Amino acid sequence: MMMSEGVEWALHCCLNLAFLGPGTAVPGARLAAFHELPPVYLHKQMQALVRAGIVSSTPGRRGGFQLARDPAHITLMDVVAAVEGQEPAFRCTEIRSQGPSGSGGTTQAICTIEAAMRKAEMAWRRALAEQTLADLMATVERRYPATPRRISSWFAAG
Amino acid sequence: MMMSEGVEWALHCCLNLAFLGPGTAVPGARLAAFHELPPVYLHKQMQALVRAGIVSSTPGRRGGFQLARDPAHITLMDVVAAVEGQEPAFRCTEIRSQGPSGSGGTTQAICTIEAAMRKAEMAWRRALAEQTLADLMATVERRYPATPRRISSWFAAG
DNA sequence: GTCGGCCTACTCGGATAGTACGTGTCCGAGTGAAACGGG
DNA sequence: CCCGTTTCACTCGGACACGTACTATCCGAGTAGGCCGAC
Repeated sequence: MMMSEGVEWALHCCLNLAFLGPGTAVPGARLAAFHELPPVYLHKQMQALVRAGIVSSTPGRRGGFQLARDPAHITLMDVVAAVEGQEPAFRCTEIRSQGPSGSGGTTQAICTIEAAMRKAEMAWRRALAEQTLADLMATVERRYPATPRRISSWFAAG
Repeated sequence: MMMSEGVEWALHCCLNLAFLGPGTAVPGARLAAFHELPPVYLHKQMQALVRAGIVSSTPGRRGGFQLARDPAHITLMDVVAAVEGQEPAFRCTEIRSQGPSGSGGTTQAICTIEAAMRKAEMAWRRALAEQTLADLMATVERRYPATPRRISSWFAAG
């Protein structure tokens, strides 16, 4: 159960876009160069973010990507779901109703194991949904005050 | 980020073994037949459980698998970790230190994104570690009182 | 009848192919800025 | 000098190969029960 590598990239890129503020479209290639990532593959992840409505893309010569909403309204859950998909990690295939032991017609309402796993997964999703990009920005600014300036100046120097 | 199907199988099998109680070794083939699972592949998952010390295997003619400890001391986290592995789902590859923006020599202590993701994953792991096989047994007995008897009688009728 | 040895069937254990998804890549459609020419 | 047109470089968007990990499987090592024969 390994999370896609694109999740990490997408989070970093979203955070960078958040620091740059609205109104500035950053090309995918430049976004990739910032962390020396494969440009085209990062592009793919960006498309997923666009489809999810997290970032907006503007085509054309001075086009690029930028956050579609306020960082305070973008949760980590949004980003993870956009890249990884909406389906839960644990999927119950109802094997308990298979085989000679199966309850056959009288299907039991709830699979206890599924309920337990879902409970844990909900805790994970809630922890992700509680953290927004704005929270991460605040943490970075508190821990490394120089970082936001460095990011914006590097992208501005493009 | 889909969890391996073997996790579901392993959980169901562990719960069945828990209902059967200690002292009775169940062959892997019979354990698979209970839910009509591929016997050899389930066997593979069982080996992972043995390596993790969750179930003990006895070879030989009347051999089989049985729980290695009391169900109250086996958490869902143990089973999931045994099948899926110990590594966290989100792995930080430290891309922030790559590229022209990289802090270079002065590596920043903590990756904020990694910390946020790890926080969520810890919530997930904690929720799994809080639930034991004994808890699941109690839930099943309360919801479906007939199930434990059906399980033990089916396996006894082998 | 009892004991010892042997055999056989059954068990787990690790090493081996097939397949789906994540990884990496490519080229085409669309846009807007800049260059160019005419008035 | 100003305006309209054209060109073109640059952007995103979806369709196309490759590699790794999950899925599925096989056969070998080991054990213990059962059987057979001798005593």
